[in-house]
Amino acid sequence: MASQRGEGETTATPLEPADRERARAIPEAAVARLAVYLRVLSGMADQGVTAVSSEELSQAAGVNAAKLRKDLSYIGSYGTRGVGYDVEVLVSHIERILGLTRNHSVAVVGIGNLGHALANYGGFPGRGFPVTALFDVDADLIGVPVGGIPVNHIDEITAVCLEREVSIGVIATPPPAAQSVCDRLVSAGVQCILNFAPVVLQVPDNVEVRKVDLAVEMQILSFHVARRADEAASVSNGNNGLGVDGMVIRP
Amino acid sequence: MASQRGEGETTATPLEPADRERARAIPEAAVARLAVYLRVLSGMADQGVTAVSSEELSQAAGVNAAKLRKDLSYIGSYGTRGVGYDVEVLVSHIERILGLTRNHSVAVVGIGNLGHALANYGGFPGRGFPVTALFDVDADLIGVPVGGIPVNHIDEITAVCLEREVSIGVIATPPPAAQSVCDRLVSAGVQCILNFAPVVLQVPDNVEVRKVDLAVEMQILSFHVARRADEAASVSNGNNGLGVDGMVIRP
DNA sequence: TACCGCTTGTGAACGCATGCACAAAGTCGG
DNA sequence: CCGACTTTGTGCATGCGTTCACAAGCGGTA
Repeated sequence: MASQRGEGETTATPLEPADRERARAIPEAAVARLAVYLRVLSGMADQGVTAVSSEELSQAAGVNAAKLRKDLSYIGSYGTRGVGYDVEVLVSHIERILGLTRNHSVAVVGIGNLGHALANYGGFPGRGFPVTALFDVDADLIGVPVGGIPVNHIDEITAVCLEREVSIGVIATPPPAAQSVCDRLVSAGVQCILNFAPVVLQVPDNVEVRKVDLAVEMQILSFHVARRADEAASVSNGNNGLGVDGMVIRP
Repeated sequence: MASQRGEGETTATPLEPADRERARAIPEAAVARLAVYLRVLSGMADQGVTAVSSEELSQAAGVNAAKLRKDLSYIGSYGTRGVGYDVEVLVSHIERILGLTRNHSVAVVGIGNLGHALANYGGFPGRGFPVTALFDVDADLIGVPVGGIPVNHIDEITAVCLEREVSIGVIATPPPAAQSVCDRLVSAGVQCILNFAPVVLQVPDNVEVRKVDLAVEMQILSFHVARRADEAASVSNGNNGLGVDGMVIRP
């Protein structure tokens, strides 16, 4: 964690003061997109592409070119006017800003269907996120290796997380257990949590939580289905434009 | 809860014209929160709570009260001043706006670790989203039931999706297959896609895509770890404000 | 019925993110 | 060495979403 930032070993590449200032100012939405750019750029690098323009990159990333340039400007000016960006340079700068020069060890709690899937990803997509600890309450699972790592009992969270310097905790438990697991992770010094349980977690201010909520995603899609169906209906309806109360619908 | 969801038939409960207008105007961010409110409210209903104030509900949902009221105002005025909201009433109105009065059948493509986990959720969290079709390319999987549903070959997507009236497609394939699978889903008439593959999908305008990107989530967390570490560094740099072991320093 | 206290609903101010448009800065050909 | 062309980086305007603050409305009480 933030604790032993001795210069010794797994030292994160320190940011220059100027970059530090910048990192503080990057909008959350831009950070998410930077991660996407990084993936696209990595793919390009693998295919031997060495240079790219904002236009090309933005298309591949599914955003518009102006936004992409602005996002990149948050991390500094590493392009060449009239030419574009050097893929390798961009990759390394984005990695640095995202803190990917350091390994973040991950603990997965709750080895059910989803937990299994996560553990088997084996070092999360994109690498740099080795899964180093698994936890569950089920006695039948304790000691069984999943994705190469033996499952520990949930009571050992604190000790194991501290020992293995876990920096990211992933909660894949049933909803009722989520808050309690979260509390234990926090008291083990974990400051970043990825929550798959459909529960609103209460955490101290210094802990960052991101949630992945399948039910919510599905319901958002459902909303769009419904909206579309209604639009279609009102069109095919001939849209006489008034309901029971005679309210007019469209300008 | 919306126990009798189908109301007898597959017919979606039609929105009143006034609601239709409203639905069009609800900000995307608010839709996502409405889904959260719905879950919290359902939990309350199960515990016998019948009324709730914006203050209580907002705390349970992890937002501030003003935002909650504004979100609810997008769907109409169903509260009672001086009292609060009737839980049941709110639940049914949110369900209606989100289109949950209709069942949305779901197809999962790619029955790997994640696909297995999704299929086994068996009718997605929160119900109303029955998984009715599974697809993969692996010959060993075809015909094998997962979560009660036999896996079909991916070439049958079009036929099966049309037949089972799939309205939501979930892509859980390896990245290289995602775009092709997406195209097939679209040509089978699926208009909503939930994408777990770390790929930017290209779709026509009339198709809605939501993506769940684990790598991006992890990298956003990584960014925050890094930012924090740097802040801590710059602080302990200027003034020695650091205890023994990584206790966080907060203003 | 009239008053009081509480909670909703919303107009208005604010702040952040997106999109535009262009000057700055570089390459390339002659 | 110069001029034409290309692409970046960014100031500014626009629009959306969040927050604030308060009037309107309702139940309870005398």
